[in-house]
Amino acid sequence: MIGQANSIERRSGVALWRQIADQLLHSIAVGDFPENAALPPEVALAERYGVNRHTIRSAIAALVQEGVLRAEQGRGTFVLSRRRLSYPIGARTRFSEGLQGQASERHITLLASSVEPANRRVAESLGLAKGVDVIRLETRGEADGMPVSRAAGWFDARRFAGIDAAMAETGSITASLARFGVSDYLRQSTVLSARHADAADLADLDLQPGAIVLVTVAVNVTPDGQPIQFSESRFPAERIELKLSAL
Amino acid sequence: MIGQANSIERRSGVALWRQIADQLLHSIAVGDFPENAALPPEVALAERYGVNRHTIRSAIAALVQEGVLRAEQGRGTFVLSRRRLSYPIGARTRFSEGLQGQASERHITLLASSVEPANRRVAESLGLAKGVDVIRLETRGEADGMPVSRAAGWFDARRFAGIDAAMAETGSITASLARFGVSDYLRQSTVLSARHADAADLADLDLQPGAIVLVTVAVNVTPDGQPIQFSESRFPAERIELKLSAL
DNA sequence: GAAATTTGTCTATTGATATAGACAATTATA
DNA sequence: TATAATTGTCTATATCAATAGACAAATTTC
Repeated sequence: MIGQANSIERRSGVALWRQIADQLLHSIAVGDFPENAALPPEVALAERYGVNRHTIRSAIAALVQEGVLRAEQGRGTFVLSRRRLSYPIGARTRFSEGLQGQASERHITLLASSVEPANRRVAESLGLAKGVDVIRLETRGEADGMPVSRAAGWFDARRFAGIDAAMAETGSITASLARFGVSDYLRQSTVLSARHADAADLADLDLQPGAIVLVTVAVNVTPDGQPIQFSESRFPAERIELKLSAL
Repeated sequence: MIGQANSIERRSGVALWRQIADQLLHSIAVGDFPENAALPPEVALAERYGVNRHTIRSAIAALVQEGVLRAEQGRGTFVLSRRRLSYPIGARTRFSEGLQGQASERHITLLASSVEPANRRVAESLGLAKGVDVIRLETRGEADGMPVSRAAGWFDARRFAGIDAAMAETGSITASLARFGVSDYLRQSTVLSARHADAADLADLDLQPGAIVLVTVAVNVTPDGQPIQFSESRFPAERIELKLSAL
């Protein structure tokens, strides 16, 4: 954080306990409260934020629920592991490789697939006519059992017919594309935004209401510039940061 | 958006009217409701979100307050301009150039400057010893009179003594660095995250409580790899998207 | 063992959020 | 001009969020 104002807004449509929970989460992520350290006692936090102790307790309860804190009667409240994974985005963005070294177990699950007519956005990105059939793959990425991404990918249905089966079998976009003669692909463009998690995000990513998701909209192309995949991915901001590298 | 669930969460610590306001904002940004188009009538929206009409009215009132919507009795509620600027991030990220063509007027204001001992993060990034003096520049970027970024930049105080004055005079980081013999610089690394705007963000960026900010932490280096600037920038997610390019 | 510190639970009260219904005011349309 | 559609205002009620205070339960410290 910059100015470290540590202040909160009333009548904002966001409950005080949630604002405080968010700030604590941020303080922890930034390292103000290291792993296993004790948080200041509830009374001290209440004074610092200018709220009632019960409001602090609500914020802490939410973070305990999220698995960020552990409260022990008589001892204090302690910080559990809250390391954010750093997901590299660059010319060769690959899920599993990207998190190598940060999580021992990582995989992608195919949640659903469908064939649908391309909407304007998908069609333009893939260089197809609007309305042409495309295959949509809905996937979730997990690292050490924790959901870290939720993505939708669109592919030309004629060129990549059966990629859904390949994906289900291999659990890898890269491997699936390889079956269709795509030995290599590059990230052509990435546009980034952020918003509140909606109900679908909450369910898919196992988040608590009020969480924030990072959203990337990207196009992958073959080395000779032919677009093969359009995707929209969502990352829980509390678990992932995006590290931009050579692109 | 992906599944387009358009649903909301109760008892989440985020008021329903704010969740709905956020979703409407997103729908508008994505183009579901084009500029000058009429929103569905309040009764229809109430049914669609499964809430009372008064709750919809609260959400709309907030967006009217933010200047996103205009309500006219007897006619309907209409979308005002809600174009998000696209801020390019790449090897040569420069504020003014980046928004060229998207905003006719754009400039950086120096809000404050100070000399302080480098903390661990700044010291490591700049290759200095912890505690060495660094200059901190607090700036705000504006496009067409609207705040679009709020940044803190840190520089080695010995090498760049007086850069605060240069910044105040030129209104440009690039021009200021040029005075110290830095004719060119590159973006070495960028780490990206998102969080709720805190009180300082709300004031600096003229945001409404509950808004989301994109946060970039970056290091700029000279062409031969010498780090010269460490920075942390915040962008209002409702006004800016980040477009990642060759980095 | 006693005291101090800290989290856990309970009751009560106030203000913000959300629902429900009715009707007024304005605009567009038949 | 009448009717329908839409936003604006008002009252009433229920639930959630936040404050306030008191005391219990567990742990650490002296």
